[in-house]
Amino acid sequence: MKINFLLMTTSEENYLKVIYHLSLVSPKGVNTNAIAGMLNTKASSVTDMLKKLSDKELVVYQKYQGVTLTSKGFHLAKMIVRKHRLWEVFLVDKLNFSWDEVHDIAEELEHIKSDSLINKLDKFLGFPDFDPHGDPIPNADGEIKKVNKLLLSEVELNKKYRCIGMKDSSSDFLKYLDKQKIALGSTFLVKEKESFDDTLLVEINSKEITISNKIATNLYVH
Amino acid sequence: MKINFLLMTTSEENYLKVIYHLSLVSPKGVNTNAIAGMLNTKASSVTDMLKKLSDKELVVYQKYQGVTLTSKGFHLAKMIVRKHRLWEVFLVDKLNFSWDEVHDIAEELEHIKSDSLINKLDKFLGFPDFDPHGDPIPNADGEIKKVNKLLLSEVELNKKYRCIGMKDSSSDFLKYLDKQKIALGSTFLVKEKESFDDTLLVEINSKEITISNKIATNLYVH
DNA sequence: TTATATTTTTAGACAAAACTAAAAATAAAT
DNA sequence: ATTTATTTTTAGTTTTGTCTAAAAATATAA
Repeated sequence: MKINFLLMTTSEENYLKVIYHLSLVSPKGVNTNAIAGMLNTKASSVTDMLKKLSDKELVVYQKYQGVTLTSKGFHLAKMIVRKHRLWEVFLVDKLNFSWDEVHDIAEELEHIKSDSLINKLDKFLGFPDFDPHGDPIPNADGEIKKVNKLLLSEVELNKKYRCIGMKDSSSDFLKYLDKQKIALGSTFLVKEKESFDDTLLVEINSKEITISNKIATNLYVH
Repeated sequence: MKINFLLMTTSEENYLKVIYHLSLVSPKGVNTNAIAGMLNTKASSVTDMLKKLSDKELVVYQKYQGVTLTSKGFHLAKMIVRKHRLWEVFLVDKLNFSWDEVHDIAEELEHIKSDSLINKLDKFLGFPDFDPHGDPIPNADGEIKKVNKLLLSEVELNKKYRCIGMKDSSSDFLKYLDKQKIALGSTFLVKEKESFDDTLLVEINSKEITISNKIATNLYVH
């Protein structure tokens, strides 16, 4: 898809991105208050911005009816998400940041305006399909590779899964994973599930360990 | 030097950087109009900003007397230059941009706020001392490695020099260099200088070629 | 040195993006 | 079906960084 030249401000891009994320959950229309909540701003500010985005034909907006993205807005939003996630890969893979440190920096980097920059970065990183949190990275055309992203707590017994991301990225959780030698790419095989407290007996690195339900509901596998 | 926490806007940073560059040429004080010229803005806007930077104690400013950087402002300006030049190295060395494409992108990247980002980037790039144009990169403490940066047209005969940068970075000039297999790091040995038109007979890559004065005044060597 | 030109500053205005407070529309509850 | 509560929008300010036009200061030249 070819987008006619649009000069977007950082603020406009942030609104667009938030509307994108929220519309994945509520595709019928995103509420003003929900947007305000995500952006730590006031509903009145959101209303103002929705009018502006509507003038640019990036969203469909009618008073009191919530907003949806136009195809133009949808594509643009995916390009911002693409940039965010590629920069996260760069920060983790190349600069040795850990997952929980990269979000805020990527939040700034995602607004750098240069298609050739982001496409060269993509190539430099080896065209990754997923970011360090396991979220999919849209390609240059906006296509997204879907994966059955499951929580470890939801998987079938005696089947192999690979760790593709984590829901929580607090430093406590990261420390725990480090201690257990669990990392992105680790292979899991769930041997038993304790029906009482949902504790799992898991084979990982050819060693058996028990994993609590709390941990299992924070690990994405595939 | 420890700088007390200062939230700088992109605009403030751009002014600071321009004042830095101009004060290297006119250390007695930088004119309002000179700053306006560099930033494509109006003198009145510059006056406004100088008051703001003065309130933050980043510049010494007195009406009609031009402006100089305080040590705080000087250090901050060098940190911006540091970021700009490190990003340029990244773009050229890692993403395969050519020298003439990187300036505008680095102009955006230099405003990303994260000390750990820039220091990890520095490490990732191998702590380079110079950017792709041959300009020195201040280290994390603001120290700058000086080099006798000479033009090829000014060097002594029969001494070895290494190409460390180019003054011009038009695509025509780059194409010429490419054809002659001249690149950053190439070794020069000037064997003869034609006194009539200052054409040089140069040994490069163990081949002898003649280089016009126009070319020689656009190549920095060391 | 006085007149002229240039530079710089002030004053007032504007656009973007936020805010507060009050009004209007919609949704929920009795 | 009203009343009450919630959500959303309007109206009017604020801040940042810019602008224009006019005034003031400095520099240049006759």
